[in-house]
Amino acid sequence: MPSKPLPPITMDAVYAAPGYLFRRMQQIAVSIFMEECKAFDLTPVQYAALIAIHTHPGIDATRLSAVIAFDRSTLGSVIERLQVKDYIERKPAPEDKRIKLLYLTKSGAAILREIIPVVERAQARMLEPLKPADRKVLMGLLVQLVDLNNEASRVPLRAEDALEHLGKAG
Amino acid sequence: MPSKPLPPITMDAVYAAPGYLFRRMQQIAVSIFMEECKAFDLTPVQYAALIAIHTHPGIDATRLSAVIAFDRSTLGSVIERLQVKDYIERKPAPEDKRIKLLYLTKSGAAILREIIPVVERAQARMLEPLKPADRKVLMGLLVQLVDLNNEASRVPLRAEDALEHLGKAG
DNA sequence: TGTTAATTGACAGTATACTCACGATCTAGG
DNA sequence: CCTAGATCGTGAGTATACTGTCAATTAACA
Repeated sequence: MPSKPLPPITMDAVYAAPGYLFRRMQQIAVSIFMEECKAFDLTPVQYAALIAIHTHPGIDATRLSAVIAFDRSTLGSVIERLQVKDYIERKPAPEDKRIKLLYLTKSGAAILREIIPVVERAQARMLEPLKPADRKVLMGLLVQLVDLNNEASRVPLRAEDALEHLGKAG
Repeated sequence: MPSKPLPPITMDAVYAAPGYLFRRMQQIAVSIFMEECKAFDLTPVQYAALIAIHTHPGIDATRLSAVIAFDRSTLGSVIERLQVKDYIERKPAPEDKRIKLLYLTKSGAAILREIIPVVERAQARMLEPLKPADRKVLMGLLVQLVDLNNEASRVPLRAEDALEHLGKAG
């Protein structure tokens, strides 16, 4: 019989774990984003997708998923919701029948212009409780950590993929 | 007509945003957790719930949600899955017919004992790319930020709620 | 060229994570 | 005591976030 008792376990096994803190901070970040942007019917993911499509007009869904590091399957429904809201449109690619090219509509460009300053305020609010110097330190370390751990995620960021839809010579 | 063009927007509006980095880091953390723990059929959320139930035997679902800062509705299905796996059991509270008290089963205690060192390795892996000193700085700032932003989240952490199920005198 | 391999978007399935709402139950106030 | 309000678990509805798989299409290669 394994009668050896459990080692002393406290909630610190959860509260002090990096994974828990990242989850918690993500919850808080989404909450602040949604609160600031409640006048706009737009989620953080949808916002990132709009930015990426604006920055890379004519990108396809697979490359978009690489550029913002979202799962390809998830992105399908995100794109559909953005299309229903008339913020983006999908056009079939003439040279590849599998691909649908993504473009911002006028509505999409307009909402983006309006929401950007609001989002910036939300982003600032997330770090507001820290001293300005600490904010810089935290962001610096996070950028490093996310970059160095890029390959560890299921959907690594591939920012360079974004350029492939612009006539590739190679 | 609003013919004013969009201000210059680059992907840095996404990549450098705290919210995006938190989301990305959370994705990475879950990925590493699941990879390390693939021998155990347990998610990060289920793990945290098991720890909390072990630490607070006889807690009810609502208080559990406050202790680990998970949404009450979400927790319902988490609890059900843990029950199906026979890691926890629910007993009706004699003095309050609304409440169901949560307890670890022997299976639950066993899996917890086995998985804890594996989870610790996963947690270490998340920070591994950073220098040891930087890991401490990052965790310190994160703990601060999560704590100071606690009220900003939809489901604030209420660690003290955990004690209420132990005969309250007030 | 013709078969194989890879890619694209789509779908099903699972698991968080939140919203609002509902019935059952308990508690407080009059 | 008995009603008003709070609380408990639960369910529906939406949105990520991942796992697979699939058909259609394209690319690579023998």
